[in-house]
Amino acid sequence: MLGGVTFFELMDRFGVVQCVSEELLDLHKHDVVHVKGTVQLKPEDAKRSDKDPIEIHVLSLEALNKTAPLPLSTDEGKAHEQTRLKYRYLDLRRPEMWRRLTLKSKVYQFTRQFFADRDFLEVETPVLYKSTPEGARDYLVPSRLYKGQFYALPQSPQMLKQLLMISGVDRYMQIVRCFRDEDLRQNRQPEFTQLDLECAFVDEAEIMSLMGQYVSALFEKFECPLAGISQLTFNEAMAQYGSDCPDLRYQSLKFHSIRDACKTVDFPPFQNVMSSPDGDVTSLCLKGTPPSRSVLSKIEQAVKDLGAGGLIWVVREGEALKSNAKKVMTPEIIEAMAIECPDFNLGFVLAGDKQRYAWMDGLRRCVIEHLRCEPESEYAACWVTDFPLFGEASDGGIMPMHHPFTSPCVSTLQAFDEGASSSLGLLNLSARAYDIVINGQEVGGGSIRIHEAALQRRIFEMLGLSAEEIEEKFGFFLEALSYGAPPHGGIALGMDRLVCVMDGNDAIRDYIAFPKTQNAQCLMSGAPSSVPEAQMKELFE
RNA sequence: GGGGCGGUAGUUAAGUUGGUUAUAACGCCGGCCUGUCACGCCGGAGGCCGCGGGUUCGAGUCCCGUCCGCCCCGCCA
Repeated sequence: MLGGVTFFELMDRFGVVQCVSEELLDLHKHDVVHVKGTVQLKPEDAKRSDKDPIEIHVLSLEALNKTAPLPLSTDEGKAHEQTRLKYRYLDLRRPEMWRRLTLKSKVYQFTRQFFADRDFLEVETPVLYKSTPEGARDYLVPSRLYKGQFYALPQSPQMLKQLLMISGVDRYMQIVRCFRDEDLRQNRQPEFTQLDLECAFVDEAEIMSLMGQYVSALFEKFECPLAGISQLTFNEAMAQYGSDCPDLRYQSLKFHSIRDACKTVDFPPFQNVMSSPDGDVTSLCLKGTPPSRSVLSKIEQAVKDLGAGGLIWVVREGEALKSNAKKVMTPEIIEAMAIECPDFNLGFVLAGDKQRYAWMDGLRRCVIEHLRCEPESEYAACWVTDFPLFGEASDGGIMPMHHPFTSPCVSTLQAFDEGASSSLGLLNLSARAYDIVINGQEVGGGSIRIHEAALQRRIFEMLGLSAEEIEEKFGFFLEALSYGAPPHGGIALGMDRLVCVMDGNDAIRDYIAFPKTQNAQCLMSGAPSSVPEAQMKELFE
């Protein structure tokens, strides 16, 4: 207000325009109004810039609804996460949130069109379904008609899409909600959306090629520079980055083994590690200004917190060499370290058994963070292939790395059949599975599936399921496979993650209109909540 | 289940080695202002310092417990 003149801004999803009224108006930010007026140029002497040359001269104004004082600021970065989530509908009033929701909506439109153009059929699958062995904990829904029995919300429509292959829907896709009752992270919500697809008569290369085209076209459409999608095996990823979802924006920041150079050094930790079948001594080197002692200690501490015994660091400036293990760092070792990075200034050495992968991954993240490494590209995508079929479960048994419908690699299965069928041998089987990783985020994963009932039954048996369990859980599925199931395979992409990564963000919460907190609650509605006793009785008595 | 950070007015934050009446900005209420656009000026109201216990003459500040949020490990594709 300014004497007899009132200025206010009229805002909607698409922009802001200034209004001028000759009357004194009692308006507050976020009041809802109906304005009639004429669009006119701002007076020349009142123009601030040429950016907003027009304004609306108000002829009449009707207040459709007043607002109470807002419980949060809609300015960027000026609200606690807790407040934002409690008043999510107001948080979503911010242009930045509109932009994110819009981006996701456009990505979905693009995706549906892309696959429709390639003859994919979008088929809906049930949300109330049967517990399937995807590895995570299920969300259960009690059945009213069958007391004590439950539906499970799908962790993915895995078996259903395979059944569609048997139905002759040879190209299936769906943008589908999935549910997993596990602890949350920045990139994990209990319900999330997948682009789920499956094709008959395909191999790994065809799925990877199709999805490569999709991701490339998508990134191009939304002006995200993606140079291409590289490919590395699970073993390579682990050896070089200590992770099966490496962030290849820092591609040159990779580990290599310096095992051979360490053989001659009399240093028990190295010798111990190398005598173990899974052990190795690896080094990570980089160029740049060597860090201060305090930054080095921070890195040392962070790796120590992960459980690593000793992180060796080497600072090299010209001929001068500083290290916390100078005696161990023989010229041979320094030379071996320099193989990947000839004039490195800073190098790290980690020795360990299998657990070293977590330390390597942690060290690498820590180096990127504390030394403020510049990414070599804005986006970096890769396929990770040749996963093991099985991993070790916490109870000492065997569990599928992907899911139990994943086809084993034929050559490894043959080798297994020819060798001793020990449980150790099972871990040597490799899977016809592939993950797509973008900027260190596992955005999707898939596999060529088993389409023969006998092999599928055998895999269940390898996993330690009894004949009864197999019949009870998968009988219908094994029977279906026996009625002319075509060879098939597919993939699922986490769309919340994909959109989030494309947008250069880490928190998928920001791309979900009404997300849950880390404790899986909805602060706005209070879900989950108790229900009236009568409702409970109907379900359980 | 474990580790780290945070919770102070409607909102966002400051609060010193424990010490009078807990600050500021924005918002809110009242008044003034005819070209503002982070409008300006004057005045005012507004607090279970997350909650519970403890130490102390005295606690927003120290200790113990607990709840909530975020990040991480475990867990999970």
